[in-house]
Amino acid sequence: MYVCSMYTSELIKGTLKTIVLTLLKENGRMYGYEITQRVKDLTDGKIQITEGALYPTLHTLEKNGEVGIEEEYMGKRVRKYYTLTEQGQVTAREKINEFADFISTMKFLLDLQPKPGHA
Amino acid sequence: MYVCSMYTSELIKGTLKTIVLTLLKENGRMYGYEITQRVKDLTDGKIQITEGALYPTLHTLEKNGEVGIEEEYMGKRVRKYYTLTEQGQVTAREKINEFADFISTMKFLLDLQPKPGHA
DNA sequence: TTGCAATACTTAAGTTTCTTATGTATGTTT
DNA sequence: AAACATACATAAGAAACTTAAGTATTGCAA
Repeated sequence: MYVCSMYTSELIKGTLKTIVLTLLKENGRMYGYEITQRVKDLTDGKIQITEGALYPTLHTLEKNGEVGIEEEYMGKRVRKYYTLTEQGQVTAREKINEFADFISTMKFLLDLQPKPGHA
Repeated sequence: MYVCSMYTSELIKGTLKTIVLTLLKENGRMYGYEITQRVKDLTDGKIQITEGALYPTLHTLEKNGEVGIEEEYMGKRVRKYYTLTEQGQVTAREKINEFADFISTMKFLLDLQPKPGHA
């Protein structure tokens, strides 16, 4: 079994939006810092989303109408909670399906598994 | 079942070296154009490696000592056949294992599958 | 026989997406 | 009170790809 503390960053590229949209779909609403910690916990530290990558991505998702924001103050400190819009839910499904199909294709290509079905 | 003609390019980023090294591992030796066609055929056109991406990657792999070159002339037209060096074979194995581990982690994170084993 | 498509390689410019680094500010723990 | 964690923002740079243009040979069809 292959063991590593963290993936080369190349692999994670292109999956950030998919991860964020999926977590929001599963958890209803989350704030940015929470997302970084959740991903770190769920993956035993193998995937660590940096804030420099996450926050700009969240801003882009908002501009594109995929997520909405609610600000909440915990004492004096602001938290920005993000929730999927209807469009965001559609995009989340699409991204997840696309990724599932992609890894199926890659598994076949890398000879890790029989050819995926065409059904 | 999700159907698409081609993946958004983001997903493919970071997997190109893995694909190239794996194909060379499986096929012994290949030339650049052959790699692009093989990937297109094997994936029913879902993954199309552009020459602008492939050739620089091959040059980098050569600089890093992962692959060796043999030039052959088919008539007047040159073909550059690439083969894995010993180091390239090690890297190929590592890349494949890393990718397999990555998709296992991602499947869990995207709730597509139970948590991967730690064995 | 000419013109188009396929084969086969190269490389430069531009874009996207991430990393690295820095900045601001509050809350908690030792 | 120092250090660490929480919580956001953003700018500069790097990496990996796309797009595009170029060179040249070969094969096929009209």
